[in-house]
Amino acid sequence: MARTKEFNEDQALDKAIEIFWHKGYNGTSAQDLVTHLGLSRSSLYDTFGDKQKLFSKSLQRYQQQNQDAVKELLDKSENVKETLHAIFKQAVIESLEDRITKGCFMVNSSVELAMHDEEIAKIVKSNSQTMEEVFTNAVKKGQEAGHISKQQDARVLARFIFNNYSGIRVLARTGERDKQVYDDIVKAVFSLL
Amino acid sequence: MARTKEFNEDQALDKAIEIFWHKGYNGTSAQDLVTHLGLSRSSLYDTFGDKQKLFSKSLQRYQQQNQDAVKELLDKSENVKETLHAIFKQAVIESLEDRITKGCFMVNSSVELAMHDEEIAKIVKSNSQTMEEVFTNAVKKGQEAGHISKQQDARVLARFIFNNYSGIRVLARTGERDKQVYDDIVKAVFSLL
DNA sequence: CTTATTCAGGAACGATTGTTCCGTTTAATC
DNA sequence: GATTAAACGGAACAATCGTTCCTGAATAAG
Repeated sequence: MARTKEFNEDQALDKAIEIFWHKGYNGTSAQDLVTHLGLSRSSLYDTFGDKQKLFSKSLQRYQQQNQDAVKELLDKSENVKETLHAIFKQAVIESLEDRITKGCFMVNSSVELAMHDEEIAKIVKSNSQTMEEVFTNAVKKGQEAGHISKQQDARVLARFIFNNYSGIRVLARTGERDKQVYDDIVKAVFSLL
Repeated sequence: MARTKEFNEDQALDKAIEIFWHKGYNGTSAQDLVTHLGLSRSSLYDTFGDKQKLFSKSLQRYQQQNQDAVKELLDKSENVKETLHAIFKQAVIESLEDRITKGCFMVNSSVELAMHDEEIAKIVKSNSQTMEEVFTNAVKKGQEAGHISKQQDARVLARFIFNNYSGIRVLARTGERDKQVYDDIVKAVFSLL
């Protein structure tokens, strides 16, 4: 039999997420990956194929991690509006804490690659659709519980929420460090719910 | 005396905007620029310095063009809310018409470069600040005229509007072609004004 | 111990990157 | 017509790109 793998594939993927998230696809070189993942060139290519496949796997892993977290929070929640508010507050905190202002890996990848890479486009689209469903169900739940206004259709509000979430992540990527700017946006968004 | 320039520098810049907008900074090669601008390598470098300077100039030109257009529309407007609505509708139309889904050059550049290039970061920041002022003044005007709700502070609404504008441009970049998605967002946004 | 497989390290690949430089042509001024 | 400067095409640059391949060491199971 053969020698066992010395590195954990998922841990390596997490490190790939970090650097792709920070530098983008085109901005990350093969050398960057070797250095940051701590594997040799050969192991890297043997394990993940090529750069594009590694990127794709990284983005998919990121998507799943995030979706699972948000979905679980909203499923468990007894007051969806408060939970959504908490999710936004968390995004704001991350945007301000993050010294290297990474924004959102999914948003960054959409902007950089979605129109040039079909596989990435698929991931992005699947993410949007799933998030829209998650938010729509959450809003419905909140409306039935009387926590969220019924003046707007649940799907309308879900798309609206998702749009502002994207916007905030772009804002973070621009390096905005004034908490008041984020707070104002969140305030306006939740005044509608 | 010397030979006169055979190409128009601003026209060349407009073509540079096109290709940088479409492919991004890292995605655009020197050869792409030569081919698309129609100048020789030497003329290109003699005129614009290097790739980074050309990009910077392109982005600044784009910024000025857009800001001037929006500012003029809002300054002339007698019903700011309607004008803002028209601006959003236009963004939606462009997002759907645009077969190569370019999104917004400023948003794209923010996400790709703002954190890695100080000069681009400056341009992005200046754009955000100017747009915030333009929108704030517009909202104030609308509030005084009774067209826009006074329930929220003008600056809060301005930041909110700008955030949704960014979000929509990201959505366009992801290739979303369902008009209803855009319309829902716009509907929600303007129900707050 | 042998065998099989995976690791690391690094040399090397061709292709492409951004950039520079040279020689020639073109045209506007004197 | 001589001079001057700009634009041109294209060769050439070193550097870096993503990727492949080879070697040798490491470690598991038979």
